[in-house]
Amino acid sequence: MTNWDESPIYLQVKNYIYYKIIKNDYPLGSKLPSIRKLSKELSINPNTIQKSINELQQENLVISRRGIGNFLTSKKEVVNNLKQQLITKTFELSYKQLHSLNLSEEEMLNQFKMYLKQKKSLG
Amino acid sequence: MTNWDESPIYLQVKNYIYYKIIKNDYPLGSKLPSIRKLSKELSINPNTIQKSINELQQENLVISRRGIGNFLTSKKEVVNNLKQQLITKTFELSYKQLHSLNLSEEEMLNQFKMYLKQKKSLG
Amino acid sequence: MTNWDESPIYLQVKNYIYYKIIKNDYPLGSKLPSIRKLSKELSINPNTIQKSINELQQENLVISRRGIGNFLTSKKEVVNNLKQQLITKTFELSYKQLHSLNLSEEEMLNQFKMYLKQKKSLG
Amino acid sequence: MTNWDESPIYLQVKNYIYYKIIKNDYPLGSKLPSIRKLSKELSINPNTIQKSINELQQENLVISRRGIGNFLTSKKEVVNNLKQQLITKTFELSYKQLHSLNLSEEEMLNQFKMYLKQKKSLG
DNA sequence: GTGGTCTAGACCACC
DNA sequence: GTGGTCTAGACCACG
Repeated sequence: MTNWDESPIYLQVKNYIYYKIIKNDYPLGSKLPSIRKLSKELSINPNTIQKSINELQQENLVISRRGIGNFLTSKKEVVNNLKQQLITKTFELSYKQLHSLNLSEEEMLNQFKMYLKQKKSLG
Repeated sequence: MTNWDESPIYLQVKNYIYYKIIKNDYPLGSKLPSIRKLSKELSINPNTIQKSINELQQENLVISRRGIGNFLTSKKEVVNNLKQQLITKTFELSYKQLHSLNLSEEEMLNQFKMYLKQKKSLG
Repeated sequence: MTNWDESPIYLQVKNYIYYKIIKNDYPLGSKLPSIRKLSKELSINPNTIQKSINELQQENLVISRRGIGNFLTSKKEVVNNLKQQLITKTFELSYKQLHSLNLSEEEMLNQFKMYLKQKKSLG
Repeated sequence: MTNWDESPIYLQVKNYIYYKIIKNDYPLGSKLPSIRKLSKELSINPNTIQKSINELQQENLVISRRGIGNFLTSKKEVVNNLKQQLITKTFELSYKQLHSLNLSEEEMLNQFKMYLKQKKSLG
């Protein structure tokens, strides 16, 4: 499970599931692993997983059926937009931060190019 | 004070001060506004301001002289690098997130261009 | 089968049967479809159907004869009152909710008229 | 605290707060009682209260400030629409139920009038 | 003091 | 077996 920052565990779990969905590990409308299973798999308390699932439900990504399981939505659009939404959300934050440092949009782009170049050269 | 996300107030205060330094509102070695003054200016609890200052101190950006006040470091290098450091830190996070979405570096760059373009067109 | 809210499936099944009875799809004293048949018809687990039937039995609407099948009661009064009972039950809940919002009975009526009017105009 | 049905406690708490807001017990932008206080007041576990507040936050009714407290939104529109929304939500459910019983809209209205009349005479 | 997260463990309704 | 709720108690970050 990718642990970007020190964000709360339940958010990390959400990201973990987002990632799985984007990788198509959970096809449209398919059943997700049960909460107890995820709980063991990630060694995280079931309540915490539950909280993550709750939020995914409110985002219309997941449908829960009591006594049966949690299912990925079968609405194509929702899933298809997910990746782009996550990307945009990422840039949104960067933009705000760079903007407040007085960077113009050209400068942002140049700086990003430089960053990637440097990243590459360092390996 | 820019309120990016819902990050803790003491971090927002740090950013506020970073920004002032980069804009050269506080020249090298100059005295920062007193905690009480900042507190009133931003209508934030003095304890919170104090915490921000403490961290800036640990980052060697600010030097506190008991009974006199808080001063911006007079070391040029530290201040000069500040802006670039903040930029890099910003990209660092974006990179990690985009990488976990399986974006190649070319794709990151293209997506960022698209994002900026869209931003521009929307105004 | 109408899926009103996210109420438990066994309640939805009960409503489905109520509806059939009221529409006179199951005449007085007639045999209901077998649990297996209902199960296939609605693609719902037989255990769940069984639970619904059990409750209908306790409400004296349905009589089960072991090895033969489930039958609608042949008592006219019971069936005749069913529709009115369901209506009253519906209003009972609404009334409580609206009452707790401090609506007078006139206001309830007016609000309901408005609601229906709006519903009509929206199609 | 009004206990309509046997809905989960955290929903009952939400309704309790809705009701308080509508009664103007919590003016626009004012501080709500702290979670621990509500917890004692209603003798409900703080975590359960927290869950209620979380949802109110997602509905843009409440703004939480860590270390300070929970505040009613200061957006007039949101609060003003609350009562009407709750009323509409109530009728929405009734309508669906009555509709599935094959009642026309005129019949619904007549039945509601009758219900209220009877209520009055018994009350 | 405040809100927020997490765990452990229990219990329930549902299928 | 499944999801969902609730409690008790702990801990953290924040002001």
